[in-house]
Order: sequence, then structure tokens, then C-alpha cells
Amino acid sequence: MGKNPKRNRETLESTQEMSKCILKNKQFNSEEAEEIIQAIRIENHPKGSILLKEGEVAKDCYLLMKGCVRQYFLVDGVEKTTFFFVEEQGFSSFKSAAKGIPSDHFLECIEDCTLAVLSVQKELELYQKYPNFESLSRSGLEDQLGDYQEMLAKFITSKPEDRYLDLLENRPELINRIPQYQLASYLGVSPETLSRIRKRIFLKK
Amino acid sequence: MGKNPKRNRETLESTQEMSKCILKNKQFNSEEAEEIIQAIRIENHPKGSILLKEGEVAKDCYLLMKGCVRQYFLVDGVEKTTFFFVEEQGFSSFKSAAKGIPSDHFLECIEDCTLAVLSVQKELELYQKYPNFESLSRSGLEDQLGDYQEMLAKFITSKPEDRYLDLLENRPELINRIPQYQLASYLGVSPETLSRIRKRIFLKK
DNA sequence: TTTCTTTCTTGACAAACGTCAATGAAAGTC
DNA sequence: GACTTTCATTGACGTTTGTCAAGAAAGAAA
Repeated sequence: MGKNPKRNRETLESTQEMSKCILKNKQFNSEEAEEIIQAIRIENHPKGSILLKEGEVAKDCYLLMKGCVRQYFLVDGVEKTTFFFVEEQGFSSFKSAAKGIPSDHFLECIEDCTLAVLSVQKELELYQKYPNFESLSRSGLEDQLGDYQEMLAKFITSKPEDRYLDLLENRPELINRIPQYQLASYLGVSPETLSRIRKRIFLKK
Repeated sequence: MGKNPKRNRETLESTQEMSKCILKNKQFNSEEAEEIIQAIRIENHPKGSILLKEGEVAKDCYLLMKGCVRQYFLVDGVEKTTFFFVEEQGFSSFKSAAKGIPSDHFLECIEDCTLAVLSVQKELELYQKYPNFESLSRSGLEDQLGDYQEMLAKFITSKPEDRYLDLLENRPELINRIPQYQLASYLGVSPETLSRIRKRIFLKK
């Protein structure tokens, strides 16, 4: 599954879309953009396929064009979901990719996914060649780091119910797309508790 | 407090130490290193001083040479601690600094601190001038992002008691340096609960 | 459709947590 | 030294959560 990504009409459209995304960026001239586009491959992975297993070394970084990817840990045989990536989000298993160490988590497509994939090796080459590309990456990393600082802070400072309300407000699309037991795990509670939290909220209105 | 940092023997030593840290990095020639060192100023802030207030726009990024800095939010009049920075750690309020928006949190020196400070503006200039410097920054950001991914995952997947045990194992120095009520907040529980958790752990041994 | 599987809900009970209040201990101040 | 302030501990009680188990609802497959 997912080992042999299809090359179809959707793939071509995604390539064009991704290309536009890079070309519109004024930091790049057409030559640079061309080489970057060449380095990126589009992959389609069906729902349920695993992009990265625990123990494997991450070799790629991703830009999600369509679908949803779940990051989870296996703790005492139980899956603990820690993140959902959706459209337009770029991501990688940084610890594993940057240091070449085995990943401690899994990445799973929980919907049919279309991904723009760039190998870490190629990425480094592009950094060397085009400082503008590294600049774009640094800036993106700063944004993401800001997001993570914020998420961690929210998680520390709020209760499960508040976190669910926060999700309702800031990422409502997740609630309809994602199985409730995975959302529960993401909120740090059991599926039963999330069910009760939903009931409590419903009764309050 | 902290508005008028002292220039003393300690400051000079810190400058030398920081300079060595940059010079030893083989990515830089002496000219580059010199300019970077010139751009960085050393500041001493006494215990209790605030580096950044909620509502202010972050203009600097920091490298902590000595002491400990606490990040906290003010939620309904209660301080919620979300991070402790210690020696050798570089940090910034990324969201605020990168986007020029007001900070949603505070940064407080909870010990007498010696900091290497670089303004965001100067930082961007150095990136423009020396791609190697931006490269160093990108790499550092990736490391930090990996750390944050890991921390968030740990927080989601573990209970308060596990988090305390984790702290005992991985950052034991924090436990003796930091008031317990701030640690409790950092672990996401009330001071009373942390006190009881410690008792439980003690009884188990 | 029917059947099977997966997911969600509900109940019951024990464990853990938050809050309020009181007490103790430690550190700093006069 | 005595005093004040701050921080840590302990008890009591109500709320929330986890777990186990059973049943309902929703999807997928035959």
C-alpha cells in the first residue's frame, strides 16, 4: 500500500498547483523554481497507508496537497495521536530527518492523500545552491516553531473540555473528518471522556 | 530593573565565551565571526526582571549564558508556566518576533541571568549577508522544532505523575532550581497535586 | 437487504485532580 | 531576636477522568 503511487490526472494537477505555489514566490527566478520543482515528486497514498514507521529513519519531508496525515506513538500497545496535518501544511519528522536517527512515531494517511515529497538529501543540496530556498525554509520553520510553542502552551494551560472547545473554534474541519477516538487521543483523554465532554457541552447550550 | 544592565567583569567573560562559541564554528571565517560578535550584546538581568511582557512586540532573540528564564501566560489572573530555558539554550518569542505581533506571554528571569542578545532586525541583516549564518539558524530551528514535537507528544501521551518522573530523569537540575508551584504549573497541575504526586512517588520506593 | 465490523454512547465504580482552608516550614526583613 | 511573607504540605469534599463492560449506532461488505 502506497509503495507504488499512481501517476494519474490528479497527480498532474497537483504538480501544476505545487509549481504555481513555488513560482508565485517572488524570491525565486524561473531557473531556481524549475530546479526545485524537478526535485519534488508528487505521490498519492491511499487511506490507511503508512508514510513512516517507528524505527525507520525519515528520509523525506512533505507538503500535503490533499488529505490528512496523522502522527501517532505506540505506547504500551496503544496508539497515542499527537498531531493531524491537513492541506497546505508542510511537515517532516525533524528529529529523525535532521539527525538521521530512528523515528519514535508513525505517520499515517487517514484519508487518500496527495503529497509533494522532497528528500532530505535533495533539500540540503538546494539549500547549498539557493540561499533563497534556505531562507524560505528558515522562515517557515520559525512559523511552525511559533505554532508549536502556542500549542504546547495551550495544552499545558487548559483542560480537556477547553481544548475541545478550542478545536471547535479554530479547527472545526477536523471534527467532522476525524474519528472521535483519534480526536480523544489527540486531546489527551479516553474516547469515553470525549463522548461525555461533548454531551456536557451540548447540555449547556 | 534590568533596564540598565551592568557592564562588569562577568559581562566581559561572557562576551569572550560567546565569541569562542561562534569562532569555533568552522562555518565562519574570522571576518564573519567578527561581525556577528559585534552585533551581539551581552546583558545582565537580575532575578525577577521581565524580558518581555504580554502585549509587547518581541524585538530580540536570546542565548542564555547563565541563569534561568521562565515563559508564562496570564490566564484569568493566574500565571501558567509553559517553559523553562536554561544555560546554552537559544530562544525567542517566534510568533511575535517573526510576524511583528504582540506577545501573548511573558519572559521572566527567575535567577540572575547573563544573556547574549541579538535584535531581530540585525539578525535578518546577517542572514542576508552571510548565508552560513542563516544555515546555522535553520539547523538550530530544526533541532528546536524536533524538541517541541517531542515535548508536545510527551505531554499528550503521559499523565502528570509520568511527566514528573520524566523531569526527574531528564532535567533533574530543574527540580532543585525552580519553585515547586512553578513546576506544578509547568506540569499542568495545581501545586497541591504536585505535592501529593511527590508523596506518592516517595511512598512507592 | 442482511450480516459483520467498527465506532460511539452509557452506566457503574475506583482513582486522580481541583479547590478551599488550615497548618508548617523556610526565607527574607526589620 | 521577632516579625512578615512566601512556599509547601495536609485534610475534606465535590468534580472529572479512567477503566471495564454492555448496548446502540453507523459503515462496510456480502
